[in-house]
Amino acid sequence: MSIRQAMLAILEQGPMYGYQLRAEFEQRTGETWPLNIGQVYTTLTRLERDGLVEVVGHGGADETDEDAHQAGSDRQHVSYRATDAGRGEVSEWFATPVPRTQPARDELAIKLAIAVTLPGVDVGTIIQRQRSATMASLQDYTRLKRTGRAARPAEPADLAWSLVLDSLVFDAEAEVRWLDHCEARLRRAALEREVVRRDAPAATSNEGATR
Amino acid sequence: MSIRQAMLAILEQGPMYGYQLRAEFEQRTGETWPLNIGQVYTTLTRLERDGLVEVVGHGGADETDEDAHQAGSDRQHVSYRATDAGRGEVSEWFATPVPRTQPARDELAIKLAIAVTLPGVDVGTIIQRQRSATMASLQDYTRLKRTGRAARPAEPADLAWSLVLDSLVFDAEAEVRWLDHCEARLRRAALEREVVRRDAPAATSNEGATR
DNA sequence: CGGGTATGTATACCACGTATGCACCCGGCT
DNA sequence: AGCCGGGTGCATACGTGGTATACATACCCG
Repeated sequence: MSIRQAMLAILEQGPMYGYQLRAEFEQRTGETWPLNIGQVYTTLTRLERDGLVEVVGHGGADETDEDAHQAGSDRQHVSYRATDAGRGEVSEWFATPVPRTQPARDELAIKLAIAVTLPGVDVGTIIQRQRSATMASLQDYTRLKRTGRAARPAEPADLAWSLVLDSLVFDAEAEVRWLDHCEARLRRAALEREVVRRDAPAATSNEGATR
Repeated sequence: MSIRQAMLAILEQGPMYGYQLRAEFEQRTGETWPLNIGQVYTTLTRLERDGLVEVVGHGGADETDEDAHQAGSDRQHVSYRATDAGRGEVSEWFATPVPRTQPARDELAIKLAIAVTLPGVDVGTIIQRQRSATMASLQDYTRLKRTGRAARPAEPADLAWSLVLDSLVFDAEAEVRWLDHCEARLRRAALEREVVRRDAPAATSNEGATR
């Protein structure tokens, strides 16, 4: 849902056609979230359907010749422009924070949540492998921060990409912290199970029999 | 993509029908990611199409529940069971870490990245509003941790939901940290622009004219 | 007994995301 | 010159995620 808003917001800068729009987006987010060109066009048509953008004309240079130039001998760039309603949407998007009431599905959290409830799954190994992978990504990010064009941001787009990169770092760090936290809690839970089993051997039924 | 895997993994516990599957999923993730029942059935038919699950029969009920209503001989519950291929998929899912090479789109990061490149957008206010909203969510999470059934996890599903809750907390904390970080960087960038403007007033062109 | 609620299945519909094909332009190569 | 590869630009098909809705039965309760 954010691609739609982002494209609309970028259109505030002025009329653009599809390819241009993608380039502007990717310039701000680096290679983090490559935008498929197909989605750009489908999103543009949906935005047009909803009255948030309108076609400004073909041949994005200066003159709009309305009569049918023949058989594509002409440049056929379809440029779009934000309407008033579109600009309203953008300002509202910026005004309201992104809601955490229904957070995006976190595949890792789902995976671990399922894993700890299934018998015969080695959760410790899953956590360790994930931790290694995430640490590797962290290294990639810090290398990018040193060497990429975000290292010394010269123009706003570089600053934007640099902030996105920081976001990835913060997120990965939080993931590592959470993984360690899970490991500790699982170890503690195993210990408590052990104590319970020793104290009241007949009452334990935590293996199998999920209900 | 993770719902499909999660449902398949839950089916490792034994044959289930759609409604049951959703209940099992939501028991592990609390009210975090409510699973629409429609998606359960479409996903099940896709899994069947791909040979990962198979229909085990109608009115199955092989599990002898204590509270079983005995009348259901001709009940039309369509139960599904994981095939060997399905079990292979699950073990592979658990064996490979979730990739960070193409991280999930972060609406907040996209939003800020666009905002800092547009003229006339008050990024400071956006950051402050978002920070307040995220802090409020954090309070909700900690209250849930104290009062909900995840407070003292008795069975594996409670532990899972508790871990998911922790994941939300860690993620929100990282978001707050990143927001503060962004604020600091933007303030610093503004200061540097100020210095540049004072030193070489003619050379500044950071307002407008994005290209 | 009649309606409200919970359980349970199924389908339509739209948005997101990716792959692929088509058309045009330009510039190098032989 | 002709050809060909690559870059640019547009469009469509297809699979998946996600939601709403229709439909049916069981149970409860006044």
